Amino acid sequence: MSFPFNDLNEIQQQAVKAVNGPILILAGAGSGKTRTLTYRIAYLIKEKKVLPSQILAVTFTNKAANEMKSRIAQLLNSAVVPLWIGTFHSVCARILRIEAEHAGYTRNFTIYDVDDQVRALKKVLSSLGMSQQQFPPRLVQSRLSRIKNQFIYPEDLDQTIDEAVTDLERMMPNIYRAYQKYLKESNAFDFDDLLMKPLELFDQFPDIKQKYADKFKYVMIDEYQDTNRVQYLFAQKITNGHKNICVVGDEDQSIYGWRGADINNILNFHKDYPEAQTFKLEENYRSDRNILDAANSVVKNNLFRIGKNLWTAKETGDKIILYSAGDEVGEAKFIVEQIHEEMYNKKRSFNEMAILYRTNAQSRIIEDALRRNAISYTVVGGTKFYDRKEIKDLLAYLKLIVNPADNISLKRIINFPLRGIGETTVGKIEKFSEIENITLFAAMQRIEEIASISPAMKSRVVEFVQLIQKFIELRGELSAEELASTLASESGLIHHYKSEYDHYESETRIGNIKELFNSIKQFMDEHSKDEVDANLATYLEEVSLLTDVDTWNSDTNSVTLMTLHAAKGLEFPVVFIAGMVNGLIPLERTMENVDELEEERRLLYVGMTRAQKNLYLSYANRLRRYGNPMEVSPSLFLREIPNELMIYKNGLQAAGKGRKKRGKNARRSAVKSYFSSLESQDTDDVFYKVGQPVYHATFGKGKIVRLEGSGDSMKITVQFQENKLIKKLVKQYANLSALEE
DNA sequence: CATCTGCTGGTTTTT
DNA sequence: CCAGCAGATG
Repeated sequence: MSFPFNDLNEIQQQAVKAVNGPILILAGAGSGKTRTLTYRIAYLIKEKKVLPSQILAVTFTNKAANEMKSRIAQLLNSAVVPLWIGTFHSVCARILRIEAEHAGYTRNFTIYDVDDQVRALKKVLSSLGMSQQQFPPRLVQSRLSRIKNQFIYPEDLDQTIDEAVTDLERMMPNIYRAYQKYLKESNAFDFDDLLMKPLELFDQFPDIKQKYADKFKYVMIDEYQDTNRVQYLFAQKITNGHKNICVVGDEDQSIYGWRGADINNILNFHKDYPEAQTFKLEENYRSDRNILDAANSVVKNNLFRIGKNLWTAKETGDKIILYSAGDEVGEAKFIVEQIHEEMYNKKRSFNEMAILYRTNAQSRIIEDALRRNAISYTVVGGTKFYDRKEIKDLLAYLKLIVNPADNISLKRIINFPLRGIGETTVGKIEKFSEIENITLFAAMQRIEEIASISPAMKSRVVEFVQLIQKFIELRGELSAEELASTLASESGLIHHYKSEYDHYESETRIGNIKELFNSIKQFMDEHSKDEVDANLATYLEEVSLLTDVDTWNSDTNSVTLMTLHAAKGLEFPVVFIAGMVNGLIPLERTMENVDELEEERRLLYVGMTRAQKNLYLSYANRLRRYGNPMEVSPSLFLREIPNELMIYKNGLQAAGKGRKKRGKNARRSAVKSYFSSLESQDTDDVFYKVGQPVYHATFGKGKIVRLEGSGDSMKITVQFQENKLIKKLVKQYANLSALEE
């Protein structure tokens, strides 16, 4: 069978066939980028006879990796294709499992999540004698994470101390150093270490770098617009010999700037590789034309972009529906009604619909409405299965058994279920461990040497140590699943959840624990046949690195609820975007900073382009925040969508009590045209649209090219005709009037 | 050492 | 509005 080039369009084929040298694939939303990447890998193996083991493919989620992997296997007609494919984090973790010793770790290392990181920082801050009021651990964590994502070492930070403005900045190098030391003592890496340590090893041991550079002859990176500095450097170093680096991305979909992603990585690809070939995938196969046009007209307001011409051969399709509700309950009601409509009139099933929002907190009111109307739904993100307390408890036991140096996990379970070993005792043991320079667990093994602890207490500690030791030994004898289930009973966890809760709750919690046994078994079965070691350590690693979407099953017949961020890479026939107000989309604090505002705009663009056939945008004029109601105005991005692509529906009258106070005013705005009702304050804001011709007394005729902010302080950038002047004006003083086109 | 209560303050987005 | 936490009491 020859290679199925017919599945690809002309440019996709070119991109697949261009195998050597640096390649940049600029792929608009829905342009078949995953397909291109998949075929490219299959092509390399099948036609170019590249060994799968010489290929590295980096995706944004594990789900994408798995899908791609099975698709490749299908194309190649083979059961297992041993290429390295996964997220940056999982690929790096895999390298670290192999190279751990060089970094002074063992291969049983634990991966610390944010929660663990914060616990570790609390410990570190208190050892340094720093108060948590002055240095909030959460804040320190996020600062530190940002620093590490930029591949900055404590030593680099030392040089910035002279210019340090805040106490935190001044203390950061010390905190950073002490934190890394603590992690190393715990034989643990945090998320950021996973990316940073391999690079550190590459720099420190050139032959390690060479080993991987030689191994991976072809490297492909998806969602390149969302790579941060460390990931960028990783890709560089590993390909700098052959330069067979193929990156795929879309600057308009860069939405992770806040966690250190640098859009310049993709914007400057040609500076890094002047010889790079570029392929632009501009045909969208996903959305009807109205939706695509609307999304395009939003994102084109961004100044910092390469720019492209995304088009579709699809039909015009339905118009976008924009709905204005009195409050969030009204907005949720509208969504429910439309879901019914889609169901009964268009015969759509629940899993063809998704509700997207900016913040996780928004899901609650929508969930309530769905539940009341017996619409089954799945929330992606929020409280994840692996975040449940009972699961985290059991996982902590398992982590400790795999890695007895794991101080954070040990502290989590040392007194849970309660065994009378309180904070004071733990403090004493911790002290001893610091003096002796050993791990907490090792200190507990030498409990007899600690004079200040009573004999009764010592025996409790000994009992706990024996329990853990027993399971460390059992590891060789029992299967991982058996080990977990025996441990759950013997640690007292099962008994605790049976006796401490009412019947219903204990059923669910124990059910969850059993589900965990199941997931362990499943992991072992799945990986017994491939090249990844199936053991408890790799299982725990996988669990730590799961993303929200990874655990989401798109086949279940339920409506999907998730954040705009989580929706990246997905598509649905019907998409709702809720909360289209200033303060949420864009988020309040982003309104002052152009870069951040543009990222919000891209986020909306990502959301809109998820829709294939129908797109609903909705907002409430009044939100509840911290329990108090507050008036909000419609998102400034709504102004950027041409009116002829939308149908405006107003639900103010239906919203009921809340609006009555405004009486006449509310009723009046309810019948107003779409234009004026966009403004809650009854101003003439609506005429301020990009592209709108205007007249100014001094400068004459011009066109609006850009809008920032809202209300009277809105900044309006106008390009004037006469002298080509571009002026930024503040609305309240600008005194502009509208002209006909 | 365990548990209860009253207070504060926090909302992005995630590997 | 509520979760998480410090501080008092059993």
